[in-house]
Amino acid sequence: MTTTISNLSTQYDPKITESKWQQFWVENQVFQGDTEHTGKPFCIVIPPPNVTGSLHMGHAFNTALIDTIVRYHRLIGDNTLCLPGTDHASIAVQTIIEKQLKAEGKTRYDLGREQFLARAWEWKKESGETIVNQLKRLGLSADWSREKFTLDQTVSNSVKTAFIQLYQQGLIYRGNYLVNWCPQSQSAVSDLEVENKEIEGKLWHLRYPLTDGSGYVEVATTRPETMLGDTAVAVNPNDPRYRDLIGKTVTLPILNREIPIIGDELVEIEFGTGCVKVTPAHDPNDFQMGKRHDLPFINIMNKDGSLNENAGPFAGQDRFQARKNLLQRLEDDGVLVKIEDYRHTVPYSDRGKVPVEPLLSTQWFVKIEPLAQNALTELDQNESPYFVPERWRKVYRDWLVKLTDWCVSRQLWWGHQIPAWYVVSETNGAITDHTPFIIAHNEAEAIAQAQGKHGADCQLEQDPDVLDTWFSSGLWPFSTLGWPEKTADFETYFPNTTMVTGFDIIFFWVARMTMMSGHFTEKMPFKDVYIHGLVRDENGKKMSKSAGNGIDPLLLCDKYGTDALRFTLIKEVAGAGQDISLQYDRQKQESQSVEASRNFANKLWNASRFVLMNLEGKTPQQLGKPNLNKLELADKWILSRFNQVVKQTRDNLDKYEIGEAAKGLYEFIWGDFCDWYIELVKTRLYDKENKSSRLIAQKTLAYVLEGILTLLHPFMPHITEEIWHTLTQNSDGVLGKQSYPEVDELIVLSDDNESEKEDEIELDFLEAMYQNREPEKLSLWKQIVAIFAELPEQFNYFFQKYGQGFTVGVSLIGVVIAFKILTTVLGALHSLPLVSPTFQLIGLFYSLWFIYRNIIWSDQRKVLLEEIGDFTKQFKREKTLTFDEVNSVLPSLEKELKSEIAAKEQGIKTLINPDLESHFELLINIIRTIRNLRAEADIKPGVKVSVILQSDSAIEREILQSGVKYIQDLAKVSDLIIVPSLTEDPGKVIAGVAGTIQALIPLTGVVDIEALRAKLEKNLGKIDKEIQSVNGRLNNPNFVNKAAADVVQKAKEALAEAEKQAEILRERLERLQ
RNA sequence: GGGCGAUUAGCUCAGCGGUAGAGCGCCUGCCUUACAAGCAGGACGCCACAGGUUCAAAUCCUGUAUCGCCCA
Repeated sequence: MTTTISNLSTQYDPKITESKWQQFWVENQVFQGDTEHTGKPFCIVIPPPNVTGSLHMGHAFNTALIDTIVRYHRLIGDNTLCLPGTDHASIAVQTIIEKQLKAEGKTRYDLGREQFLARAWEWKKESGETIVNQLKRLGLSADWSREKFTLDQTVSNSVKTAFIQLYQQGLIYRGNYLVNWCPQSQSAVSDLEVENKEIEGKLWHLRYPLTDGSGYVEVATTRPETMLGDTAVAVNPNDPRYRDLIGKTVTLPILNREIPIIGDELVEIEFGTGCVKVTPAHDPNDFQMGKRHDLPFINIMNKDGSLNENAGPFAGQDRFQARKNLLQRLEDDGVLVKIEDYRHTVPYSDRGKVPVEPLLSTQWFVKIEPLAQNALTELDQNESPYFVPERWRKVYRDWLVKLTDWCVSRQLWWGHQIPAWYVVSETNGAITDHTPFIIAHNEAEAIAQAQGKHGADCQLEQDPDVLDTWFSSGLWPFSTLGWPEKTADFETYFPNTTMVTGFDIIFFWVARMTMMSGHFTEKMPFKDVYIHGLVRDENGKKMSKSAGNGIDPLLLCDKYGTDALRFTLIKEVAGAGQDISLQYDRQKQESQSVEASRNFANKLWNASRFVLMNLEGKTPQQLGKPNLNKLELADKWILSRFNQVVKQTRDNLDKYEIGEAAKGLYEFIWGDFCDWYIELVKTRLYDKENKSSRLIAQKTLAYVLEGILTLLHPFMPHITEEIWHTLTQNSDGVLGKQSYPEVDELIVLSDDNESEKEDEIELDFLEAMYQNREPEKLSLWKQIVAIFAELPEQFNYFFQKYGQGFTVGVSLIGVVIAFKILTTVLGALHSLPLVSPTFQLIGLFYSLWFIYRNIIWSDQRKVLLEEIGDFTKQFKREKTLTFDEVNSVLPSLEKELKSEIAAKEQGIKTLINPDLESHFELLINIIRTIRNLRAEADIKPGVKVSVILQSDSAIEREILQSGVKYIQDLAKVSDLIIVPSLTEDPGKVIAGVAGTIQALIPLTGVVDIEALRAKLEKNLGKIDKEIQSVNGRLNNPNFVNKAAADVVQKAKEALAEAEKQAEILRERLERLQ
């Protein structure tokens, strides 16, 4: 899979590259999870897209974020699993299949359940593959061997188990309640599938006569047809206008039913007349009142939305038609007294796009209160899950508090059929509200149970309904890992590390998962929830199917590359949780912002080409790491910058600041690396004489480029993978499984021949440490603990506490005491051979290093305090740290130790050097100033000039001196003179200032001064003329008074602008004197 | 009605006490042997408004306005 330099074209072509690596990753299963991996477990289960869909921009955004996080964690050595899957989407699929049937003139009942499902499965097979392929097309580094579908055998088993357990624990019940009924799909829908739309409606005032003939009450309603189901009239008992009516009765017009007037505080005194009709079977508030006051529940509607026999003369009419007819009748009868315009919200079905009806029916419900309480406790006491950004925590909490019981049955066929079997033989062969039922894993079990209770020849029929799709979604973080079985996957990867999802589904999905997980596993399903916003279109509008303003992510992938699209989406996500907008030209199907990322990819491509061309065919490995003692100023600078970026990128990603990380890399790669370092290093590469300088430049280039590729890989996986293979000529591994750059790793890795021998002793020591640890699985941690177990109690206490979140005070005291003891003990151990009691030595060595590094020096103590702060914070979330987890951290601790030793030998502590960076910044500013002057004087790019730099400061002059070559190369300077003061008259010059440094370019012989002056004067003349002209207009009272205000304003602005330009030109002319 | 968020360059957005930033767009000059999908240079801002805190406010506080989202 490697390419040679000659194969690299001057323009990066993402098409071939991306499909090549996507195929390679999938075919070689490089991103498979491994429960035996020793790293810290890191698991993300992706939010399963619907099998109906094709990928939309929201998926692309979500996937880009997930994959960036996942790839980062894999690169830092975590035991990483990204588990993909799809959702069966009951209603959506059912609707599609029924539409197909309708076209054939059939209904689902003509086909029968079995054939209907067969058809649905067939359809899923095709469509599901589409979306999965599209996820692969985005470069998602998931473990495809673990892919799940919500109707898979294993997931179905989880669903069934969950249902049965909840039922047995009394948390699922079958009951007759109001549900949201969608007459279009003829199924109950959950609150979440209902969208409240504000509409311009009417408020109809109706007059109900008091039965005793003493007058009447006037009620106001937005839904007059429901009056046919009225069983009371209600007033607020605190309302003096109506208080006395409570207890009387009214006669319902048309049906002539006598109904009571009740008092209930739910009635809003301000609404309408303050007197409301009560229809318990058709309104949620009225339902509550009906329960409280023990009113009859009269259902007037059929499941298709037409009125039933209870509607008297309107029976059989559609709900909307019935409303019209009823209103006519009421008007004729003089019942209708007033019609007001009234703005109110009407619930619409998300799927059916028609108003939903609150309908009384028998459904299965999950009792929410105990589940929500569990999740609330976790949130309040353990801050679990932890929300990023934090403000969503409150939204999530509010939602948990007010959740009501959850209707989980759907009158559909596609989905998890409810595992309830009715003993229909007890109720004449039909399922009624009172038919006894058995909850069981399967039919055989149900029959066995039923026969015990109802006799051998009882007949069973399974509940035809399926479960709400969100029921299986609620189990997703653990059903995908094999729960309820205690599988290795479940043991290793549960709880998941992070859930990445949009804020729009915090409520119904995140809350369902935490409730279900808390109940079944006694753990929150994930440590963190990373909430992202929506992708808006070029006009800032929400993308939606109905608005037709979606932008096809795959189209942008084809046009600009997947990496470019991913990078664009991620770069935009600076304030996490905020919506992002995507620029897009619909006519041309072009996006400027994605184009910018494509250009960035191309920049990286060409910078890499440049590096490859100048390494003489050697790989970074063959070249070796740069020798730190031989670095030149520019090398030190880029390495300082590089290490800063490594630190920054890691910090950002650890805190989910993904957009910031992307922007930081963009600036470093394009700015520091391409615009400055590569330019600075060119003359050294072309100079065949100074081999040593050339070699160190090559090594530095190679090292930084490889580092850049790795740093950027989580964001732009394809192009970095491609270049990395060419650079390293590696044909086995993949970049995604290398290790992420670490700050100052170069101090250890550097090719430093001089100090190699001196390092030998320590290296032997470390070798022994590694060898002893690995094969015998002796954990260094245990060894340390073993040693400290023999030490005085304070110290022991410190380490015992370690795993539970210790306090800074305790740790400091503990370590200081240990330091005293250890320094004494060390004297005695001095002459012991290194190998035999290795484990004791390691422990001592480690603690000594820890003390040396963190406690002795006051500045280090400060850092330590901060680190401990972070550490405890982390522990707080993780609660306990097992030995295995500690073990997983050890390799990096050891690496750090190794680097400390090496650094000590070389006297180099860190490559990050802010002083050097600020000095370098000065050189960059001087180069910019000179370039600026050149442009001003119109000096052709190829022409070299003399430059005089003047500074009062000796330090500055020294810095300038150190960078003479850089200034000459990048500002095209022939002679550079650095002086403390200007003693001689330099003649005609053009001058500029950078900070406290003056830069002068003598113009004699370089440019035709007269020509330059003529040019400037000509420009000045033009400007002066314009000033005169505008001034003339502005001084004309007719113009000022009669012209439109904005025209006058524009003229004034133009004048100010022209005057400023004139001033600048005069200054320049003066400098030429 | 309640809650949350936004308001900074023409556009999309960073910055969140100490001299206003980036990308795109715009203007000028360059095919300089990595890259014209590029290089160099340039112009453009009462940081929504009004008060307050502070030596110092785009940044903190209090209001107001406009837009967006969620929940009633």
